[in-house]
Amino acid sequence: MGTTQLETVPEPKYWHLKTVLTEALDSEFSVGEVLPNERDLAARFGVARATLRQALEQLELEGRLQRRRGVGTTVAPPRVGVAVGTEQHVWPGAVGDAWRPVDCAVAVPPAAVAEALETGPDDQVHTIRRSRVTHGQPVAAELLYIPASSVPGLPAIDAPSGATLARAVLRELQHLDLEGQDRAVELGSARADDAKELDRLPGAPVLVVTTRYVAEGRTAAVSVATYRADTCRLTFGDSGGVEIHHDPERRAS
Amino acid sequence: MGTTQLETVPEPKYWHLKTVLTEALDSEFSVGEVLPNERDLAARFGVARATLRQALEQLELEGRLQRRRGVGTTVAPPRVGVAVGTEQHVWPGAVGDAWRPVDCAVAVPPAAVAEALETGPDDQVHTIRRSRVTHGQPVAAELLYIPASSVPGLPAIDAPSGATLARAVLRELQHLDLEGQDRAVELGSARADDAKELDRLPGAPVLVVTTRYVAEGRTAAVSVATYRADTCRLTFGDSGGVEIHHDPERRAS
DNA sequence: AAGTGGTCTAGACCACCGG
DNA sequence: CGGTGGTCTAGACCACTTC
Repeated sequence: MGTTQLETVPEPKYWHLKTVLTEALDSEFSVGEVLPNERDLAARFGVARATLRQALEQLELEGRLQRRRGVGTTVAPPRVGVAVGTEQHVWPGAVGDAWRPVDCAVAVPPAAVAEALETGPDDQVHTIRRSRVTHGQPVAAELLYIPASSVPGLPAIDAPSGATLARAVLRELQHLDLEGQDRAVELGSARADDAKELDRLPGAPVLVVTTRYVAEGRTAAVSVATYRADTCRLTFGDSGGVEIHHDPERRAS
Repeated sequence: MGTTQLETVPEPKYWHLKTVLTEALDSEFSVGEVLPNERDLAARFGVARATLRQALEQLELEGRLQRRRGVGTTVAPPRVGVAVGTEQHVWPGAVGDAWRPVDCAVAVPPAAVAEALETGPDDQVHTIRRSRVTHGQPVAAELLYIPASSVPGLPAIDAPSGATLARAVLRELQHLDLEGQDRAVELGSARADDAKELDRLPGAPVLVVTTRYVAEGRTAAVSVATYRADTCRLTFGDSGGVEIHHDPERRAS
């Protein structure tokens, strides 16, 4: 007999819940609208709050919802496209890049970064913190690692304010000839400091973009940027962003 | 910047647990080794299983652990770098690309894809399913949408087997002049069919790579590829992958 | 059958935000 | 202050793999 095990798999409640909620979001809610609170929703669907939360978590992960402690759960706007790969071969800090220098310090980088930079495991490098804002919302936090050898012309330590120092280092970096760059994207969870900067809780899912800048045949700088995974769609490529995915009719707010 | 507001924030237990476990993984476990089961671990740390699981979930998200129902929790190998952006401007299905055609059908694409393809909301397009395997493990599942107008020379419906048909469509596609391509990366959760192909549970976190192929001034094809977020690091760029992140000393198995 | 992770419950308390 | 989401508990049962 054609034992196509069709209904052999009882769909988990939270999964079914997520489907129902997705459809409700598509048809009955507008962007920015606040949902009933979790206790009410759970009661309405006849499940425990934990189960309801499992569904909400997934929807937040997919960028459909936004939850804020003490406030409530709201319908999230479509993800913003954030250009990551358009500016082919440009140093960080060039003309009009999207980043704002926050701070600068001299510190020992993580082992993996040190390896890429070919510095000793205990060598210090310039460590610049930058932040990226789109539509008034912080979308990414970055740590830029620049060994002293990449900015030979930098005046000695008279250390102006952090951000000003950062700008000076970046300015100095432009003098090098950028030969190429590698990028990698992976999923991570926000460290405490990044989370704070991104206005999220620690552990929130982030897209980690690691960039290696190559000049004079070696790695001249390394950038580790963490983007909010819930609100961002990273765009690469020749022209503008792709407007795909996350289709359906959402009423404008 | 050392504004350490120290004891204002009681660290959540699962967060602290995650830290402890991370350190343990770095120093006391080798890749592939199986951890004690969740009930034992929870007891050992004096927390409820749900709390322990919250920590394990994060570690799995970060690619440090692999959990399989009925089997156990094992220490995951470092993420594999998967090249996504090296082959500049190449049609899918070209010479030696990493994908294996699985099936082909004619279907109405999702609304957002139809919009990009500039087909009507009810028009059917060739829909090719492909699968990508690295190191013997499935890492990605893809849906390729190709309107009939992009493969005018395709012989009429005599329909050989699915995979063979897929190859025929892809072969036909190569005749077009590829002018450019856009890519976007975002976080998603695996649909049931993708999850099955990726050997994961539905809802597992995935990196969704959407590619728009441009030829003759219009979108000739759209690809939506979902990569396992736990095991993959997507690499873009000129040369080989970046070997950064996820540093520390892991004993080889 | 035994042991694993996955789901679910019904509570409790806490941290945060707003009026 | 009241209401929200975030954390945590101690149990139960289920689905799956392995022997």
